[in-house]
Amino acid sequence: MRNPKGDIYLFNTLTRKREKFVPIEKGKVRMYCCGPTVYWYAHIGNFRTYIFEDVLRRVLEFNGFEVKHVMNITDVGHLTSDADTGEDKMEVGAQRERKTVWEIADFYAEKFFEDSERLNILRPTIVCRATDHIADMIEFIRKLEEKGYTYIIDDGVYFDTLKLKNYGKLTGMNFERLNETLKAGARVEYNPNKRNLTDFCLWRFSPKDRKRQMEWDSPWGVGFPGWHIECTVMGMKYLGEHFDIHCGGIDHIPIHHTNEIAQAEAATGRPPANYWLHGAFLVFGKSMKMAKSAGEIITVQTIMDEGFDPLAFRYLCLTAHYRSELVFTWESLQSAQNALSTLREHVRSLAENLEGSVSRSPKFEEYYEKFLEAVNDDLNMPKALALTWVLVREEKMLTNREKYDLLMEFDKVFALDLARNVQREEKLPPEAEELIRKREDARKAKDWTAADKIREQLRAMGIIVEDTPQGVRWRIEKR
RNA sequence: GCCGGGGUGGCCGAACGGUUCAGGCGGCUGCCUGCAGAGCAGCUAUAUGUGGGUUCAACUCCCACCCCCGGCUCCA
Repeated sequence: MRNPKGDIYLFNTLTRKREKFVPIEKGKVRMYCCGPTVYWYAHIGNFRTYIFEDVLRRVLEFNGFEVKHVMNITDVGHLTSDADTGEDKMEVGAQRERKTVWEIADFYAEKFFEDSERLNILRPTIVCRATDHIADMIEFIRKLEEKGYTYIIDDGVYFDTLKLKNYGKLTGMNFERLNETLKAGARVEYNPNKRNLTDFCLWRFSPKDRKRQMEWDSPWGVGFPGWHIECTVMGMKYLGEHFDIHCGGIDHIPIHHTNEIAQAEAATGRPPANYWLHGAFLVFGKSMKMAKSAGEIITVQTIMDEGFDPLAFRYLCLTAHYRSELVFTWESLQSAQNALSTLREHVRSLAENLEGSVSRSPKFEEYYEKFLEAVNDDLNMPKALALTWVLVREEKMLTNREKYDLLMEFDKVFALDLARNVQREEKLPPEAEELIRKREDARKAKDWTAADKIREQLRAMGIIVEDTPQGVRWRIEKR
């Protein structure tokens, strides 16, 4: 819209502080977000993080930045444990579905973007696959090897974390502390030949007793890359050695991002990104425990099957700050759905009465500024939503036109399709149209019993009819 | 065990020392309506895990305790 004077503040995990965002290159933001491992459907917990990242991107763009957004697709299977006995998620997925790992990767990557689209998550500028960058990874590992950061043991090439100063700074712990922590909490087997518990695999050799579907030749032997290397390599390839923002889920702090930083620092002498942002988890309320223990995951499709608009989930995510855990229950999703529907009705109503000038009154500017202030304050979406409701319900100093325009501006960040009801393409089934006609006849004849009966009938079909001074109006109600 | 984050009204959640707890949902009343819905006007709820402390002032800072959640090389 215009270049605002407000600064953007973001909480940086690296410094544990809220910091003013200063891009490396004026007017541009280069950001990397860790993407999904495509061996199964992404669940709504995963998507909470992708929604957070999408909001971040939209806020940056709202502020006039040109954002280059890179996301990886992890299509190389990594072991579920660090020992040779560990299974490979991709290969397990392939066996389960009797497909090749490549087919599995394609299938779930496609599903991932389908669901993303349903949630109005913008597609990253660049989507890159691990398997397309094996050569780059090998080259990078060689670089680390030349610099003396690696060693080889029976099952792979490892990164020696002791060689690096400040290993683990993202976690707020020092090297010794991290190693002790790992030792105390180790739930997973690890290779006893590792020099330090924090050391991680850069290149893993294929098991000798069986053939993997995904394996590649390398200077060290046939095998496959470690998990952390792909993000470091692809990030550098598409965004340069030094970029602005790196984000992911909070679970990535202690291991994945810590190791990404280690690799990059070993290669270039500094962390790859200036700002590290992490989204908190979606957790499940008491009523959800059962489903979780039964090993079921809730996907975007699941919530659609339950009759919800996928964007109701996006709304729900916006009601909490991204660094707070959010409790998911079906009740809270319903609450979000109701709020979203009401908001859209307000917008529709405004659109039908767009009187008023398009001029930007001081009040208009005030709301715009307040909105900007909220979203630029470490993405305070709950505050931005609260402002939206105040605008919609209480503000009398603005014309409908101005309100509508403001809401459309806000929706560039919310991405809740607030104008969905304005020009609706939806068509009623012919039988429903017939029923509505019949009901109108009954109402004209003041046969209220018949009219109410038909209304109930339509309701059962998911169609809500409302009588207004302008005549009958209908809408399709999800759930 | 260690690390991290929390405990706010019926529910979800803001609040980062200071006008009445933002806002949403739910519920209630009135207007409107044949009724309902939507909308509008208004209301709701002794809130801040417990016990201390600092301060003119604490949800917000400090101490102790209780409880919960997440992580600890699969993980958003």
